Amino acid sequence: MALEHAILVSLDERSGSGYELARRFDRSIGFFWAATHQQIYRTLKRMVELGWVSVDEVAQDGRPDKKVYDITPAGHEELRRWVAEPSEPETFRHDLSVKVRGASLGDAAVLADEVARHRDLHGERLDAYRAVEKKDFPDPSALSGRQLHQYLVLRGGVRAEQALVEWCDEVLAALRQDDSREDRR
Amino acid sequence: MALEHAILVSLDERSGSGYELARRFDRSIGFFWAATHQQIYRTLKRMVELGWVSVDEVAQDGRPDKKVYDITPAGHEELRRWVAEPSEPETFRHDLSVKVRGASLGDAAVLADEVARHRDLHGERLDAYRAVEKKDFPDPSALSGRQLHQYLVLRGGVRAEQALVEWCDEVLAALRQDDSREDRR
DNA sequence: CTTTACATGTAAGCGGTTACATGATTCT
DNA sequence: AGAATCATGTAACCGCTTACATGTAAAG
Repeated sequence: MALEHAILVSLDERSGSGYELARRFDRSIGFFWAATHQQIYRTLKRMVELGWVSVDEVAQDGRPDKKVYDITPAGHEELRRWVAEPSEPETFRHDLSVKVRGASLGDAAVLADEVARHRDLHGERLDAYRAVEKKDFPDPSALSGRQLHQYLVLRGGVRAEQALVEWCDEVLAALRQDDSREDRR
Repeated sequence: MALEHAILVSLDERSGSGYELARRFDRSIGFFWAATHQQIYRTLKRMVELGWVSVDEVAQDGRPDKKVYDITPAGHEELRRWVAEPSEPETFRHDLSVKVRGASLGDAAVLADEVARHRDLHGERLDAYRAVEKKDFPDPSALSGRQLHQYLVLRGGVRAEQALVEWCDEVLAALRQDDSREDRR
């Protein structure tokens, strides 16, 4: 389980409230680790108990009070330990692949539409990642340390989305060709 | 949740026992949907209750009795319904990316070794997928129907593993260059 | 006046992971 | 003799998803 560690990485970059963390997970961190606000609140609570993070309750006027979390030395130590620890690749779970494999039962045209929709979604993500790449990392060869690591993870996102877009295109082309071949029979 | 539907897809191709299904999930189906035998047994039980599959208890000599499951018309209908239903892309959870992003705290060389290990693992999977591709689908342009769908899913696996191998290589090169640059300081 | 942003939580339920349990046969 | 294959299950735990709950302030 890496949610705790993803939170530690995020807090190591900047301290913040549960709400703020949830927003970071919607953006940058969420590119490679998804989490909802409920999950984050619960996990932060546990992490306080473990001594990995500290809380500071901040009163605000005009806005609800917030709890600002910060990484502790014990949290740093845990993160270092976990990063050094070997881990297995995540197991794949790809809905759309299951559907493609089950396509023979149903309407191929309906599935093609769904694949096209996914291609567009992944295309949008790809464009967004590339925009960040261009804006925040214009000269990759000059990067080092933390910035380099952030860039490399972004590159992973770019590669993953690119692969998905290309796969969707391949599936679409094949499904359409198969469909037209069927018509000729 | 697609485990039930992944099982339906598998049973639609050939009926089988829970044990047999678990083995299929270790192989072909597992390329895009992982599941353990416990999960499969529990899910099959539920699917019988739902009327999506039927059971046939088969006595064997020299081996334990087995329960052979088969897809029912209701199961077919459910699978067709589910394939036609739109679904959102899976949320990413990529351990290694979190570790790369947390790399600045620890030993970069240790992480590099771990990335190298993952590159090799993905390289092995890639080779295995390509071997299946070559052996089972020597002439992709001639494929149609179910065979084509199987091939397309395999292509997704090839693309995904290829992207991961290339990303690991990119990370490795960058980490090593950054490391040597640090030494010069 | 409605939506979005800010801000945090409880509760129920479900799915997935891991450990444990059993027992015969076949292969090394 | 020990490991792997065949074959199915129970139990405990944990994490994740979804629904529900509350309330202010700013922006459209």
